Amino acid sequence: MDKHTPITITLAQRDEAVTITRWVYDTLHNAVLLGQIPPGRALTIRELAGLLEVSPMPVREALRQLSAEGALEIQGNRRVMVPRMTAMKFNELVEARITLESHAAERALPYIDKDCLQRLTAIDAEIDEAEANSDPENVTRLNQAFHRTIYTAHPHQVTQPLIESLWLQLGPFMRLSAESLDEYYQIDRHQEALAAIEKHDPLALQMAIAADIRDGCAFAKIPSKLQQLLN
Amino acid sequence: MDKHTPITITLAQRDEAVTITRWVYDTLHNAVLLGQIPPGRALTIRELAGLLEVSPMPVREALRQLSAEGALEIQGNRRVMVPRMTAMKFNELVEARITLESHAAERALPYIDKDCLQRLTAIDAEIDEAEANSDPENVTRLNQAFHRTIYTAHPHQVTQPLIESLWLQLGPFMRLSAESLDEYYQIDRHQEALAAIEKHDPLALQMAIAADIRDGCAFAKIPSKLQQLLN
DNA sequence: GGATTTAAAATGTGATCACAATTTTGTGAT
DNA sequence: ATCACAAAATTGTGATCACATTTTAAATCC
Repeated sequence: MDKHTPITITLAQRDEAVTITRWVYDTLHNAVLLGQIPPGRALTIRELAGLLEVSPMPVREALRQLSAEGALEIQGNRRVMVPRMTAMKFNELVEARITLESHAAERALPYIDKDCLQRLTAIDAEIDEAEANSDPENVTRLNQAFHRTIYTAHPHQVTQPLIESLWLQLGPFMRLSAESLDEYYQIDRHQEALAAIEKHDPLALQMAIAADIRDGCAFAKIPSKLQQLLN
Repeated sequence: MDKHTPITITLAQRDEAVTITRWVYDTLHNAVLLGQIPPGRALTIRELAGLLEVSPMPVREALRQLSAEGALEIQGNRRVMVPRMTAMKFNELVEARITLESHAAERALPYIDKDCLQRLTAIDAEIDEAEANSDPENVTRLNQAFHRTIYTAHPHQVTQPLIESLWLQLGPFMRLSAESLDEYYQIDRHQEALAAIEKHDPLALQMAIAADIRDGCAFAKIPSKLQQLLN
């Protein structure tokens, strides 16, 4: 899988009045999150430039940014790829998510007002709809929006970029989660979170967030899924 | 302070067989960490290129990487600077450090062997020496090395890049800490940490790390220092 | 004098090019 | 077939250039 594996990337919407570099970044960011680029697959500047029909320069910049964010990895001698996963690393990423996101949720709780709560409820409804339609990509996207809305309620938030980095590192492997979610009864952790917010109960909110993250990554406990993770 | 404030950057050691981009990155990374670039000061590619006597290209790449790491901030319309600090943000950064580094320390503890412990003791001795010599820059550097040595003992570490990002964001303001450290009696938190490691006591280690971070940032509680922070 | 407009200088973005280092391919021997 | 090795193609790095946008300055007006 070092080369020649064809990759298909869904192009981000080309907003006018935005730099090409930014557009390339958004496109690749999404591709990584959706697992459209196989881990270990060598990425070259010129190949991506051709694929996206832009000059190599914006690709170069986007690749460096994504590498700094942990979405990509620069091999020993300047070759870039989506990092390969290991069982240990996956576990560490999940534990880091729980710690960091519990912290972010607790800090943000005092700032979640009625309006914010209403937006959260709306997102949760959309998630239910996407789940009913078996639309895993939107479930993932909306789930992230749910969490992001909570954390960024804090006006002096500093952990969101770190959390996004963890999401990026887990992203390529979460499609395995989406495939097996419905196979298991899942308690609605978002409802628990919303209830905790209404009661202004920091501990209950942390517990709900932690449980939600654990549920979302539970697929890694299934041997067959774990194997796919590492392939 | 938008422009024309002259800045002096100590150049990193120019290791042969390393890319220019990497050297520029190291140089600017250090400059930010040591507070050599005033927050809010506009940085231009060409100015830095002239200062470091390289072409604009490597500077461009380094700036983008540093921005992705939170060391620099890209203003509304493409102007880059060291982010300005606020009291609230400073507090959030410190709390994030405590949460994340406590977590990292606890995770790493089982992997800290005799050899690692010995290295930690050696670093601690160096810190005492640097403190005796009133060498704040080395105190800062060695203190980071102490923490990094603990966290990276874990072979599947994933939080170190996130921690480094927080260090970078606090870096420009830690010189204010170094100036006022000796004014207050300080309990040696590193000794507490070493003791906790020897006893394999996770909670005690977390407490020592948290206290160490708090002590190091306590200067922000002094009104006059806080004012300097925000200038 | 101080605010507003206008001209000049500087800047980021993106494209193209040269080159050394790396990777891949092609060739021949075992 | 498998491996070793040399030739060819590809790649990342870094430099330079053009241009639209922004910033800075000078000039004008109240």
